[in-house]
Amino acid sequence: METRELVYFLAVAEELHFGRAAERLGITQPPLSRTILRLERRLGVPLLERGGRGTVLTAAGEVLAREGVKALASMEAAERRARRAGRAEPRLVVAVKPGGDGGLLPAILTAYRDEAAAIEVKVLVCGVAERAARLRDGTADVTFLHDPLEDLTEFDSEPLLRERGVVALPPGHRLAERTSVTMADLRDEPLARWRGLRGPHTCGPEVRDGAELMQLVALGIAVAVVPESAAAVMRGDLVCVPVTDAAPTTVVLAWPRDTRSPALAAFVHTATRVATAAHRSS
Amino acid sequence: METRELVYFLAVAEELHFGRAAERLGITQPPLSRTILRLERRLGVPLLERGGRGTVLTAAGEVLAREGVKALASMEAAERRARRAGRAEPRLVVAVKPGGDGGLLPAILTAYRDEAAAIEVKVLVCGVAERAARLRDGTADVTFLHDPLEDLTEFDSEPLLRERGVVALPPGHRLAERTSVTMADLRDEPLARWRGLRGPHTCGPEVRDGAELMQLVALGIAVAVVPESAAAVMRGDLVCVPVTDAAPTTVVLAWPRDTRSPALAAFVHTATRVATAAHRSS
DNA sequence: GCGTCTCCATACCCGGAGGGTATCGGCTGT
DNA sequence: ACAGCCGATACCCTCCGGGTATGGAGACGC
Repeated sequence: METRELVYFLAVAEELHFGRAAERLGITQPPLSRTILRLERRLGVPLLERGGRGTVLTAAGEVLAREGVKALASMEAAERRARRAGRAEPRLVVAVKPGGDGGLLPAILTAYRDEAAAIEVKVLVCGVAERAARLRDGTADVTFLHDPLEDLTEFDSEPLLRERGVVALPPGHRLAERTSVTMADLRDEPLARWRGLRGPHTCGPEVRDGAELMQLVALGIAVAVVPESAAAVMRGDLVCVPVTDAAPTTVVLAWPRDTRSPALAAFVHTATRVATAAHRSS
Repeated sequence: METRELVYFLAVAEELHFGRAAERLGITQPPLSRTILRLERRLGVPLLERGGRGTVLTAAGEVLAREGVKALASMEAAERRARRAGRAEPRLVVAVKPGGDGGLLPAILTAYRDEAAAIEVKVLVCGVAERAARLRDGTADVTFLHDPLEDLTEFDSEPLLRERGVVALPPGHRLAERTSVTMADLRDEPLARWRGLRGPHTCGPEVRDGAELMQLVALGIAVAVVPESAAAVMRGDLVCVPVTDAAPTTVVLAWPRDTRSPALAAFVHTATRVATAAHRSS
């Protein structure tokens, strides 16, 4: 199966309409029809049920649509990584969510840049779900993830920092003056959930980023349990109170499986060294 | 990047010789050269250093060779899965190593076939390393793996059966009459290792399959610690003795991540039910 | 140091695949 | 029954993939 055939099929599978798919692909409808027909002949299975009103996917079509996007992403990642590896000056791209580094990144960067084998490091600030996507597509080499909240199974990873939870509250909140709270105290509170992260809470609004979360907390619409390091980047008009029995999270460094890059290995090594040093001194 | 371009590049990357690569691909050398040159132009990076005597990969070439095989496998798996999904009668392919099912497969098959939603099940008997490969390439839907010994991270899995270890010994062995042994008793024995499996032991010969292992044990060249269920399929001329402190292994059912197949889900469900029932009755 | 050999690139030709326009055929909804 | 929409087919043209013949550069031998 050629890449182009797969791209064409995925366009049709999404649009369920040859005309619109062709338009999106920048070609006309007949060559698209022909390509899909030949693909079906070569696979030996029909992928689409053509009806008078649009088309629907067959079982085989469903499978190819699902597996095909993965395969295509893999092809594009291979291409992107090769391109990056060939660029004149190699550099390491670290994807990080604002406040998602457990406060370690400045110290890690400082320590890493002192290493003999260090190469240029670029920090790519991006959203919650975007970090994993950037690792997958080869745009970034390494990122910080939070252990029980995010899926680590598709990456290699190294734990850096174990953190307890704190709850972010608006200033006048009934719990804002407490020195610590428990999850039971928060049972009736609208606990915010992060979009794209798994969390135990299902009540409360869903947020996309830290700014939205802080805005909702400031307005009294939500409260949020966050790792203690996130308290440092919290807006000054919010209050953070330790939650004694919140499930602890671990900040981990994650990178694509089977990466063989001396620069990345050195970065990971430095990061764990910095993290354990920071842990002991605290 | 087109699939064909990648296939061509991978051939050159393996052979490090355009002529031989072309021969392997069933084409002549000039079109291959042209295709690789165009690929390099499009990627914007050189992939090969041409010298008077063969060629070597550049850094970018190394990366593309490594990532490319994964991408190509992904493409081929997508194609194969789509093909299988479209076949008239859907069936479930279970890859199993002889003796690798913990003795559960017959009961699982019987129970599954009684289910209303059951489809035809084909059992594909194959080698140790082959099982994971068949899952990856879409030839099989599900297999049995052994938990600490094999890498489960690339699959979804469900534990079925926790097993203690037994050691397989030749009849006249000094430990053959014992009712149980410890790992300390085996310290000086040539413990066989499975090729492709991670195990704690590094001494002793490496075996590819159970027949080879049993042959070596029968000859007194090796002894082997195996899960207790494997004792049932052991040659009659060998002796199995429980090892009280061998690391227990867990037989797990494994299948490709993110599979959405009702038939597979039913099979997994049945298998866990059968396994827990078998466990309780024993 | 020169010839020779090896190996990849280039030149050129041919057939077929990919893309375009025009049009047909079938299902649908009114 | 008819109009309209949508995918398939027919036909043409261009360009790409593959072939043969040959050039050119580095490596090895004498």
